Order: sequence, then structure tokens, then C-alpha cells
Amino acid sequence: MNKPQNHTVTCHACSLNVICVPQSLTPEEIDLVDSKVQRGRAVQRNKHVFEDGQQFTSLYAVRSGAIKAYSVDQNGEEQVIGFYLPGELFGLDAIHNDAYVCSAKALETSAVCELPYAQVTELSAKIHNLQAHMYKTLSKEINTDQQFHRLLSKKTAEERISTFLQNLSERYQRRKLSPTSFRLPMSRTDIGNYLGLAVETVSRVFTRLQQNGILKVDGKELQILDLGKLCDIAHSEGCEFRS
Amino acid sequence: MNKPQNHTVTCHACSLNVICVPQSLTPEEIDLVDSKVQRGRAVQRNKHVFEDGQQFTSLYAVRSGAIKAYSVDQNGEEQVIGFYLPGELFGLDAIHNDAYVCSAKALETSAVCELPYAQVTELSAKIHNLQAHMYKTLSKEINTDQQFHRLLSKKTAEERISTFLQNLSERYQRRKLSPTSFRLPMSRTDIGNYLGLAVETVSRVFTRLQQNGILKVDGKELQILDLGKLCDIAHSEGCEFRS
DNA sequence: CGATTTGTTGATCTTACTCAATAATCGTGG
DNA sequence: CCACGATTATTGAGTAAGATCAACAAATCG
Repeated sequence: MNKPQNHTVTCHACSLNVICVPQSLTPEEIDLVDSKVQRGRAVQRNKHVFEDGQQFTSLYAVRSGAIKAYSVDQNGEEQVIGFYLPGELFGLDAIHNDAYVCSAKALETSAVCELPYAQVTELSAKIHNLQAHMYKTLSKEINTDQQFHRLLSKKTAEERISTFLQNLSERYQRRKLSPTSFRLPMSRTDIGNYLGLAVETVSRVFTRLQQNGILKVDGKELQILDLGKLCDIAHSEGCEFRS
Repeated sequence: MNKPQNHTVTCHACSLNVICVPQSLTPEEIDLVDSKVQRGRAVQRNKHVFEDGQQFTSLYAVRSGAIKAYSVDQNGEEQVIGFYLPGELFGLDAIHNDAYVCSAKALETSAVCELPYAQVTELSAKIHNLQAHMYKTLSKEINTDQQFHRLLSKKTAEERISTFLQNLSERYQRRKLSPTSFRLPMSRTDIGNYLGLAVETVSRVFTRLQQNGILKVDGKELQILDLGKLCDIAHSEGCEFRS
């Protein structure tokens, strides 16, 4: 097994990077936002940030580590809703409700930044650019989900996995990490569940992509050897389904 | 073919019903909102309300008729994103962008209400309850898309169709129309595309559900004979995937 | 009324699922 | 630090749900 790379990155001013459009806010506004909404919290592997049904109070941003959102239906079947990496916001789906509508657990030791929703609404009423940014963030999430609709409705197993990996690659790159060499924080089961595939299919596709010289997979360590080919297979419009 | 029922319903004060929480706004605020955002527009069958790539200016609410949202990928393949019925808001996915990210066309002669986005942001900055409502509306849409994720990722063809019909039923009921007897405004092809199924499969499932005495299908006229059984098959959590 | 689109039904094929066995990895405690 | 049990991942064989291809029927539209 390779030496594990450092895949957890912290953002200095969490709210600044995550919920604000830095350019559009004055330094004073940024300070105000930071003072009101920034609250750190460590989360051990397999521990929940929040659980389905719990009272909704806050949005969360990932500072380091990785978070999995999922819900369980009446038959007890789990559905993985998404994975969140450093710099990403989650809990947005609960705003319309008094309670969280899914559960969020840490896939590895993580740190999250809590943004009390009451503060978010209060501040965004005062700071026009913050409101605009919140609307955009929510809208982008809707758009992302719609692109995912196409993935599930039209793409083959190979296309789904390729799209997924390409998307992870982009998100790591955005966080100034290697876009071609990273560790998958989630299990094969979680990947399959998320992409609407059986675990075995995920395993087989990984093997096939490796045989074709596109990937090098060693457990959870992943290297993309031919990003171009990977994108070709994914051929997902605009090459991204998560902001 | 049966005598077509009147399936188009107008809402008196469009913005009031659609984008506001009536109870939480004062009459003066409602008047203000209505005066700023309400603009009607008729749309003939197969005509677009907006098209992918066009400059984003407004959100829209359906007053009467039915609207289909879809996008086309680089291979020219269409993906149906959603169907919108009277009282429902669409165009939310474009807020994060300067241009619309999908196209919206009328499935039948329709009337839509235009809500210039600049007015929406301006008003929601002033009226706190309007901002809260916008956040909730966007959040609910995210939640709906996530429930759809489960449909595409886990459900069989029969479950998908049943869930779809049950959902339509609920939406017609909300608009004070019969929940068990209505006209499908979209083609079988559109239904299949939306649900990730081949047209032939849609046709076959309709036939099967009819043979089991659950439905009566006559072209686009639909009667749900056994809503209980339909819901059992759908067994989708909370029995709804669109608000 | 004829042409074109849309919907239905049947036969065959394919992709990915299921079941099953084995291998590798992880986590825990001695 | 190593050994053990438990979880997670891989690979193979057989199956099934739904796709595709093809032919025909019905509805819609000009």
C-alpha cells in the first residue's frame, strides 16, 4: 500500500470560502459573517453530524475529511444521497422542513463548520450579496441533481463510474489537491449505492478500467492514468455534476 | 375517447399562490409582490417558455396547462427533467447561471406567469418572509430531486410508473382536481425518458396495471381504479417526490 | 381523408443483478 | 506488533429485467 497522501485540507476562514462570494463582500461584511456563523466541530469516523428526523438548526460545511449523506426507506434500504468534501456545504435539503431529511456521517475523521440557519437568514436579509449567493448555491445544487438524473437514467455502469471519478477529480483539483491521484474516502458499496449499481459491478468496472490503462486502483488509493479517456467514457455534458 | 375534462385551472393571484406563503405576508406585502412580479403570458402547444442558453431573466409559474423541462446533451439525446402543472414554479435551476440551463416547452396550450428574478431578489431582501419562502422552495426542490434519485437508482419499472402516477394524482388533488381521473399531458415517450425507461416498457406497464384492475387507460385519459394498490406498488417514502 | 406521429405488442438480446466462493483489508485486543 | 475475526472487495456462473428491433395499430393533424 502506498504511503497515504494528505487528503484533508482545512480552509482558513470557513464561511468566507464556503458560503460567501468573497469578491462581492466587503472585508467588514466578511468579518460579520464569520463572527456569526463560524463554529467548528470534530467528527470521528462513522459518527453523525446530524441524523434524519433530528431538529433542523444548521447548515454545515466540510473543513476536512469526507461526509456521506444518506437516508433509509421504510424497507430499511439505504440510499446514499451524496458525498461532501472539504469546502462543500450540506444540509441544504432540510431548509424546507423543521427536521433534517437525511443523515450525515463522517467517512473518516473530519471537521465540519456549523452555520446556524437562523444566522444565515438574518445575515442574508442584511447583506444583499449573501442572499444572492445563497440563492445561487441552492440553484446550483438543483442543477447538479438534474445532471445526476441523466446519469442514472441514461448512462451505463462504465459511464457512471467514469463520470463519478472525473467529478471527484475536479473537486479535489478545486481544493488544490492532485486531480489524478487521491484516496477514495467511501467504500465500493457506497459508490454502488450512490450510482445505482451493485457492488460487484463497481468492482468489475474498476478492474476493466484498470485493464484498459485508464486507472490504477490499489484499494482506496486511486490514480487516473488517462484522464482524457476517462472523460471520453464519462462524456457527461460539461464534464461535471457537482459544483 | 372520453369527453376531455377541464384540466387547466387558473390561480387568481398567481404570485400570491405560488411564491408566497399567504399566511405569513400582510395584505400590503402581497399587493406589493403582485404589483411587481405578476406578468401573464400565453404559450401555445410545443412553443417554448425559454430555451437552454437564453439569457436568464425570470422564474415562471404555471397558471394553466402543462410545461415540460428538458435538456439535450452533446449527442443530441434529450433528457426530460420534469413536468410542471398549474401552481408550480420552474426555472429555479437557472438562478446560479446567467443563462437558462434547460428548455421549457408547453405540452398543451398553457398560460404562465413571469416573475422577473431581479424583482424576486429585491422584494425578498425587503420582505423577510418572502426570503424564507424562497429558501424553502429551493430546498424542497433539492429534496424532491433526491427522492427521485432513489426512484432511478432502486425502483423497478412498475414501481417507477406507479410512483409517477401517484405523484401526479397528489398534484392534481392539490389543485382541487380529481386525484383518480385525469388526462396525462405528456407522451409515453416523455414519461419513459423522464423515468429512465424505454417507451415500450411504459406501454407494457400501463397494460399490466390495467390488467390487474389498478388503472383504466384510454390514450391519455387515465383513471386510477385502486389508488391503494398503486401506492403499495409505488411504496415510495412519504408517497411523494414533488412538492 | 391520407400522411405522419404516437402507442402497442411480440421476439430476441444484453447489461447488470444475484448468488456463491474466495481473497484482501481493517480494526481490535492480546 | 501480530493474530484473529469481521468487514469489504474481487471474481465467476447463471439469471432476469428491461432494452432493442420489428411489425402493426391507433390517434392526430393538416
